Amino acid sequence: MTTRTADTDVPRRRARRGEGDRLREDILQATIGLLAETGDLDAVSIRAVAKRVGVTPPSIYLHFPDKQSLLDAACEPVFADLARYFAEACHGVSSPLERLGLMGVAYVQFALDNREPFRIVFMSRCESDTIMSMTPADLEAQTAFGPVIQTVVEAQQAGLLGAGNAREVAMRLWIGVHGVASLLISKPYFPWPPIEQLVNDFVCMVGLGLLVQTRVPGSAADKFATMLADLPVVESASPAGNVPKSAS
Amino acid sequence: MTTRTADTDVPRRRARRGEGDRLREDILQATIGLLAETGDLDAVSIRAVAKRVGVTPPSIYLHFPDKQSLLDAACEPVFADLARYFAEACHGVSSPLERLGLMGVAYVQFALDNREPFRIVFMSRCESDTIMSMTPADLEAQTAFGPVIQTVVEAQQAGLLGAGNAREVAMRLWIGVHGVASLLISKPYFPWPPIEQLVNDFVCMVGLGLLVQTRVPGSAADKFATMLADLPVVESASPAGNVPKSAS
DNA sequence: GGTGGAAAGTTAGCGGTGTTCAGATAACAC
DNA sequence: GTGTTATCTGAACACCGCTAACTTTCCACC
Repeated sequence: MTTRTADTDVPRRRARRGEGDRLREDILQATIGLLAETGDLDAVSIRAVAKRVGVTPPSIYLHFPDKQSLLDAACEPVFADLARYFAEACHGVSSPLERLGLMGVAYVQFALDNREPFRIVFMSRCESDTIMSMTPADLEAQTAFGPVIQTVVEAQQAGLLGAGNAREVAMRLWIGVHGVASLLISKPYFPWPPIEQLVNDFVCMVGLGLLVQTRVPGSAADKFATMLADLPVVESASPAGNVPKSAS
Repeated sequence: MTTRTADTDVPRRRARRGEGDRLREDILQATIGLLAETGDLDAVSIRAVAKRVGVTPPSIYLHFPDKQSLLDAACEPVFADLARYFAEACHGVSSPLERLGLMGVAYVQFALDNREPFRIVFMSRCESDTIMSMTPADLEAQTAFGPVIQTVVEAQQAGLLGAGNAREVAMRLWIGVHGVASLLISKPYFPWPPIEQLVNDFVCMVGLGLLVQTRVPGSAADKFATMLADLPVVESASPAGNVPKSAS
C-alpha cells in the first residue's frame, strides 16, 4: 500500500539495471506526443510530460539537463523527417530546377505538418543552439540542408543555374520558403490567399529570380537594367488579371 | 514610516483623480524599456514591470486585462516606427521598383533594431491577434503594409511591373524579406554570409523574380520555359572557387 | 472644515512553473 | 541473505500570471 503522490494512471515499473535509457526514450516520445496532440508548447510542462510517462518530474532531469534540452531532443527525430519530405517530393523528377521548387513546397508542408517542433527549432530564442552552432560542413552533412545544396550544384552543372556559391544560393532559397512557412504558422488567421496558390506563386517568383540572378551577367543594377530592357513592355494602366499581350 | 513591501526604489506618488491613465503610459514605457534593455522576453514579467514602475503587480491589471495585452500594447508604438523606416528608406528615390527593394532592406533593419517586439508580434503564437485579425482594408490603412501596396501599384502604373493583384504581390515581397528577418533573429549564430550582402542578394533575387513573374506572359511553366530559352546559356563546369566541397 | 464616495493601489494568496537535493527503493552480484 | 548502486521519489525553493478583498488617497459637496 504505497501512497502514490505521482499523479499518473499506470505507475511505471522501475527500469532494470542498465536500462535507464529506456526512460529517456519514453520521455522523448511523451514530449513529441504531447506537442503533436495539444499543438501548444505551453501545455508541455515538465510535470505534464512526467505524468504522461508515469514518473515524477525530477526523473526527467536524470536524462535531460533542462527543459530546453528536452524540447530540442524531442524535435530532432521530427526534423529527421524533413529529409524524407524532400526525397518524396523529388521522386522521379529529373530537372534539378524543378526539384528545388518541389523541395520548397515540401518545406512549407513539413512546417505545417509539424507546427510546434518547427516553432521550437526555428522561431524561438535559443542561446546555444545545437543545430545552428554546427560547422557548415556538419550542417550540410547532418541536416536536410545538404540535399538542397547538392541539387543546386546539379542545376549549375546542368547549365540551368549560373555559377555561384551553391551554399549561398541554397540559403537564399531556404530563406524564401522559410518566410512562407513561418508566417503561415505564426499568422494563421491572416487573410492569406489560398495556401497552395500562395506557395506556388512565391516559389515560382523565387525560382525565376534565381534564374535571372545567376545567369544574367553584371552587377545587380546591370541585371535589372538588362531585364527591364529585354522583357516585353507592359502598358501602364492595365485593368485586371493577366492580360495576354502581343509577345514579340 | 509606512512599511513598503513593494520592492522598488522610489515609491510612486499616487496619481490624482482622472490621471489613472498616466500609470498606463508608465507601464508601457517600462515594458518597452525592459524589452529593449534585456532583449529577453522572459525577463519581462508582470512583477518586473511593476517593480520598474514603482508599483505592485496587481496595479497593472487595472490597465491591461492580461500580460499578452500588455505586450501587444507595448509593441504597437514600436511598430509605428516601421512606417518611418520605410519613409526614410524611400526618401528621394523616384523609381518605385527601387523603392520596393529599399523597403525590403529597411524591414530587415527594423527587425534587427527591434528584435523582441518583432518576435512578439511576428514569431509567437497569438490566438486572437489584434493586428492580424483586422480586415484587409484596415490592415492596409493602419499598418505599414499600405505603403508597400501603394508602391507596387505605382510600379505597375509606371510599366515596371506587370499587372496583377497588387496586394498579393506586396504579400510575396513581404513574405520574402520576412524570411530574412526572422531567420536572422532566431538564428543569429548561424554561419550567415555578411548580413548586408545576404539581404542585398536576397532582395535582388526577389525583385528580379517579381519582374519576370509579372511581365512574362503565360503559366508558371511558360515563364520558366521562356526564360530558360532567352537567357544566355551558361557553361556547365563552373570555375574554381564556387564549387562546394561536399566530399573533399 | 467636515464628510461621503469613488478612483487608485495594496495585501495576501491561489495554482502553476522549472529546478534542486537529500533520501527511499528496487534490481543485481556475490 | 546482504551490500552496492543505478534508479527514482518527496519535499521544497523561487518564481510566474492572475484574482478577490481590502485600504488609502483624492475630490466634490454641504
